[in-house]
Amino acid sequence: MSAERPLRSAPRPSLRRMPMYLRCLRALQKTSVEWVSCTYLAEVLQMDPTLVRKDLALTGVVGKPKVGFQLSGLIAAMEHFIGWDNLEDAFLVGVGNLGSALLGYEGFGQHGLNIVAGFDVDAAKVGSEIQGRQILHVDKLPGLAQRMHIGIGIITVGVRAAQGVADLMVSGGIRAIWNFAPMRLEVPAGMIVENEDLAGTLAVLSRRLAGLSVDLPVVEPKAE
Amino acid sequence: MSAERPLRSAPRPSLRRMPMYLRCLRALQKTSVEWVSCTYLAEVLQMDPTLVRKDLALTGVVGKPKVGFQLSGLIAAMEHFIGWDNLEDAFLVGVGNLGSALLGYEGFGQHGLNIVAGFDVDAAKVGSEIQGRQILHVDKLPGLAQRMHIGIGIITVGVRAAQGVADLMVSGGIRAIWNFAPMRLEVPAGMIVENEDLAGTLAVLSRRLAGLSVDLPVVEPKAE
DNA sequence: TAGATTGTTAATCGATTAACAATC
DNA sequence: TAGATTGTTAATCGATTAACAATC
Repeated sequence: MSAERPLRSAPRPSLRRMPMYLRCLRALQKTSVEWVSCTYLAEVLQMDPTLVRKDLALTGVVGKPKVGFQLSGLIAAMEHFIGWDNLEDAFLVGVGNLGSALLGYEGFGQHGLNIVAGFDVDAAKVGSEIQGRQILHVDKLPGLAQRMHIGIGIITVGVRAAQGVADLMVSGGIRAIWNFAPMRLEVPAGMIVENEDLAGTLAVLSRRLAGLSVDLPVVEPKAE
Repeated sequence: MSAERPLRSAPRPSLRRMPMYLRCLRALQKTSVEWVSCTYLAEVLQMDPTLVRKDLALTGVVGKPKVGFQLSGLIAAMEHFIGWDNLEDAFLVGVGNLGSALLGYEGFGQHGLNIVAGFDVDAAKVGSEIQGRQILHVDKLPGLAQRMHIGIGIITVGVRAAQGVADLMVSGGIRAIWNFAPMRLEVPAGMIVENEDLAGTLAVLSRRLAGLSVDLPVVEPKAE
């Protein structure tokens, strides 16, 4: 256990970058490397080293000049900083293409997430197992969520159904919603909602491909 | 055709918000409304009206004080601004859970994207049809991409295979990559790469749920 | 007209980058 | 030691918000 500095509030951009760092660090851990520097991470991730240093500092770890950071301590601090040091149970609603894909993703355990069950209204799906998870009727969600103390709801239904599903989640005591439906949900104050907007990324890509200008986050010319 | 102002370079955050606006506008269009104001959009999307106005101004449209913007003109301008006024052909590589989900998504036509075929190395998939798209062996990608002038490559393989797939896309003359593999791709200067990082969003959600502080983009208290 | 909304300029806020002293 | 890297403060950059005149 190394020395710590007081934890600061987390800027959202920094927080969004944490999983990238974590992935690199975990990969390094398999190679029996014990120390890692910001310089190294910056190079691998094509980033400014100062920015990496600032981000790591947020987790409270202290490094050694010339050496870097102890890998295991840094990983632990980062997992704790993100809130991934404990698995959180989740319900997923909408077992279509995208919902099934998320249900089947093996890596969520590494990301603090445990999807317990899937929900749908489609009679052909209800009662079956998809990706090894039971699929239940959404009607059952509020009661089960209450009883099982589910913290996270994942919405992968279409725009039409999304608000209704969110309401069910709220009534089930779910406190955080990961929303893949392309719309803003109306939820009571205190609810946590994070929207995943694939179209936003696609818009940036499309405009750049069309040859139109986009303010880029400094594409370093990688001097030779 | 309405008056235009000179188009400016697009700030990335603004560009990412455009699809949201567009979705609202298209929904309105079905209701035979003809005019829309920034005030209205801001309310529906839970945003600051000034920010909406700034964003819309980027597209070059001019509104009428007290009335707002003509819906059809605004939609056309926004589609053009994003680069969605023409469909771009795409190849998708990695027909696993996520890849299949994307292949099956019907809405990409609304987002300027036409996924022409899927690719994989799995003999069980190659030669079959998934979500109505032919699945071919990745070996065929460079040649086909060249011949068909494919502009966009979508990478939905794992981290291990992603760089190799990117290399194939580059050699096939593909100019833009939408990358779902959680890693930074090494590509020649001039290539367009946009990374989709689901884990980033999940990190923000997890930290907030853990009761730790996050700098939020102004959660307006919604005064009563 | 009155008033809502646009368009624009200025102020604020926050994130990134640069500079540099401290240190192992 | 010398030099790479950390930690921190200052400068820059860019996005958002506020203020307000113009206008239909």
